Amino acid sequence: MQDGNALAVSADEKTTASREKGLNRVLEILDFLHTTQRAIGIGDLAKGVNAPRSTTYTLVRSLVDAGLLEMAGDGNRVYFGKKLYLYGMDYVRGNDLLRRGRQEVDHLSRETSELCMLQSGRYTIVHSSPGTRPFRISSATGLQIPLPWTASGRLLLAGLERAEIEAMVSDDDLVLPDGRKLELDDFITDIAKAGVTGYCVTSGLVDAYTKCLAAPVFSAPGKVEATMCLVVPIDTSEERTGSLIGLLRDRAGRLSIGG
Amino acid sequence: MQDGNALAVSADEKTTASREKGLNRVLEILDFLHTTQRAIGIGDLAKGVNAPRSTTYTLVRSLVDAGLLEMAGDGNRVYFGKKLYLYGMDYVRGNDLLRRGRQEVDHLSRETSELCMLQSGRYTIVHSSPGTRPFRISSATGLQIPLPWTASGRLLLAGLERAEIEAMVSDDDLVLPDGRKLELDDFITDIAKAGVTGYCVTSGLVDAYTKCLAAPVFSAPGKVEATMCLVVPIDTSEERTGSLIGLLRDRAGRLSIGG
DNA sequence: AAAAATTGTCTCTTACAAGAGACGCATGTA
DNA sequence: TACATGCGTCTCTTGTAAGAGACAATTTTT
Repeated sequence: MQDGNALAVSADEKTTASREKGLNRVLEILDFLHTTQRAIGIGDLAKGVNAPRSTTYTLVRSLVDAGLLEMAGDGNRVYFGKKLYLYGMDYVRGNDLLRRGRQEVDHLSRETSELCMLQSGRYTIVHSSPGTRPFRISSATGLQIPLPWTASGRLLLAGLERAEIEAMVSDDDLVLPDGRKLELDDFITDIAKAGVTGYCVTSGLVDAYTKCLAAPVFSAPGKVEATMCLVVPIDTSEERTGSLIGLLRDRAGRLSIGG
Repeated sequence: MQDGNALAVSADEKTTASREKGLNRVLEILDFLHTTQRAIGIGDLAKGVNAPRSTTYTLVRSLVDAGLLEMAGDGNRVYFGKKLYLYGMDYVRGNDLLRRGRQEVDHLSRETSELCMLQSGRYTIVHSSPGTRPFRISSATGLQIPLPWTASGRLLLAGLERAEIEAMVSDDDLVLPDGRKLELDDFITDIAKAGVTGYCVTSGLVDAYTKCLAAPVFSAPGKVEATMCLVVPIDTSEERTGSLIGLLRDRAGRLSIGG
């Protein structure tokens, strides 16, 4: 339950004006569940995706019958179902990079490490390992973050045209969590630099006390398919940072194909 | 005007007769990809799910845009996409049983072990660990097998009414891989027995040289939510079998809630 | 106990998506 | 060269699914 009202309706809301295709509604439902990260009542779901109640009931029934969704334990709530898990595992199996990347990340170091990819224009943590420090800097799988906030973002966009980059980055994305505004030109300069050096380090972007180290994983020469990324305390020494970058580039390089 | 006679249309064919809902087509597409376990061309996909080509192109584009599917590396093939992986991970996260069950299974023993659940009326391996024997008996996640072929199947149906069981088990399901036919009554007797003893062992059902040991995981008193299962060589000694069953029941019991 | 809000189901209408099929462009093969 | 086969896009028609809304049955609030 979020606050009942006053949640500013994002101005440029693409008013789901008239009759909407069932499939699109379903896609919205899935995305909505992904953001809520919890089972939700069908009525609330209808509100959440701004769909008619009757339609939502029909669609949810189809999805539950198909196993993509499941009625959650207590009764009248729904959440993701086993079938989606199975499909997800199929994806992993079919995706050599992800399979091997998960292993690498799991064994990378005592720091929090992540495997990241582009997902519909956003930086997405597809796998993460919390590391073994006493105080972990954790991050959740599936989390999506604006590209300019991260070191990985700079690498993932390396090799793209300026126009493509502009299309992927909204103005909002350039505003950091603490309110600072990044200049698009600076960001593009960073991207170019990251592309050349083959790694990227950002300090204090997402928050004031962490530093991100990232190295690219290539699926073809010049094509950055994913990144491996370490999140470390911002006061990590130059020396250790350097050696971690070396480790990271080594591991990422081994994942690459024709990199 | 229609032709006035009875043009022989294969009447009871389960032909997706006329216009089919887009969502249903999508569900068929996903299932089809799950069975093929590989990227496939859109034309073939259309044939595979018996859908018009133009429709298939439209739907696939939607799904690719949404990230549920991805164009596979070489160019014009599609397979599951990252988004499904993320949803699948959400399912795991929301599903305490599966999360813990995976860990248990991974550390269970040197034998091939599996976590199994009912998925739309079929026995489904939701997670498996290949074990560490020199010659592994392996099985794939997501594989679906008729309930009567397995020890787990007997446990998963424990507590259901006879009518419910009959509804879930087709005649085909009662025919074992080697051609032998199980009697429904015998199967139901087995189920009752398994429900009482709290474990189940089957020998040489799926193939001639393996034995399945299974123990139930309860989500509520009397409700079997999943099973943990070991696949061992059929000549495994009585003694070792017994001790493995003990181990299995112990682990499964710890996963259970109010079991 | 009455009032208000929610849940799940059902009916009916019409806006629109599913589908047939043509088209141009690649391939492969006689 | 012609001929076939497959791919991706596009147009137009019509069968049908999305949606509005009424309903009874809860559940929650007053």
